[in-house]
Amino acid sequence: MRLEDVIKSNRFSDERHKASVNLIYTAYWLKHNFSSTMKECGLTMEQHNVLRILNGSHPRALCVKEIGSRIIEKSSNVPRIIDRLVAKKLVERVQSKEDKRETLISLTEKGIELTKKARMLVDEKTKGLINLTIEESKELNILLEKMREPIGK
Amino acid sequence: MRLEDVIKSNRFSDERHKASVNLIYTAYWLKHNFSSTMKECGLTMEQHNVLRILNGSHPRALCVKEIGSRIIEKSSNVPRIIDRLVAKKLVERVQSKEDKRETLISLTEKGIELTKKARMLVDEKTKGLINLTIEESKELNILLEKMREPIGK
DNA sequence: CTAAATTACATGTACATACATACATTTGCG
DNA sequence: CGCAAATGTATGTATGTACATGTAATTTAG
Repeated sequence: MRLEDVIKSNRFSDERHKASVNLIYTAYWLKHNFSSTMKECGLTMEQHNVLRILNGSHPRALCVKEIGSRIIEKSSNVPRIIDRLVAKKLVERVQSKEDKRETLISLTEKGIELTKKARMLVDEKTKGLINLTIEESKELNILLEKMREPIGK
Repeated sequence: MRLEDVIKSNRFSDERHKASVNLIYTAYWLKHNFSSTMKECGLTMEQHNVLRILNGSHPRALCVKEIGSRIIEKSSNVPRIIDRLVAKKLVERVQSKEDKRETLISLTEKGIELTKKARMLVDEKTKGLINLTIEESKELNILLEKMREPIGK
């Protein structure tokens, strides 16, 4: 669906303005698609993100701060996402002995299994969803990185 | 900030995968920047979106469904965003006479003034934020539109 | 070594999304 | 016409974001 059809307007100040709206919409579209895939596992995107991060460091447990620092959309409320994963028995929480302020989080067996399943579903979905060649993806990555560079650097 | 530094990982399956993560992060970055600008007006992004849409059709009032259909991130809960705008006396709600199921929403004087102010702030912000030339923005728009096209069309 | 500052985490509130459901009004079909 | 289906809106619940605050443990400064 073209952007103009989505928001029923084509009054953009310029291509730069259109690009930012287009970008926000495309991210929404991506997240929407992956969210529904995640639901097959009973997970939200954010819960899956935390599981994915824990899986990456498995079997080493991570403290809440470390998990937060690896999350894409920062400043989210990691303790409460963990609450929900604990409730589902997908992760375990123990107080660190070295630093009693920290809580160490690690995957349970159940968590490891579910993460595997989710990973497979995400990989399948990605293939069928994103209509870009590798070359185009590279171009996109370059443009996105440049876009975020401070102006007048 | 490079993507790898943001999420402290560079384990992507391929450029396509990296592009989707990069895209979600860039949209987050954009929204984060514009949210803080909006806060100077005491508005959230979503409240501003609704005001902007109403402003576009002013002085014609719009029903809730029409507003919802023009919002970028669909299926959001328009009635409750309107609740907050009504509470701030930025918009008015009246039941439609033609179809009593509809409620017609229109800007108040206060709403019109605030929308003008917000518009100015957003335009300023856009200039200082997005480090792309018009030509690059065009390329980006083309890639984003292609990305969302159904595969095997 | 102790007091103050910092850190890590948890929690509270306002606002938003996603989804299901409820309710009144309108429409369409027999 | 009369009633079932569709429509437009509102509301409830679970989850998430943003931000402020609270609390305990640790680090640092004097």
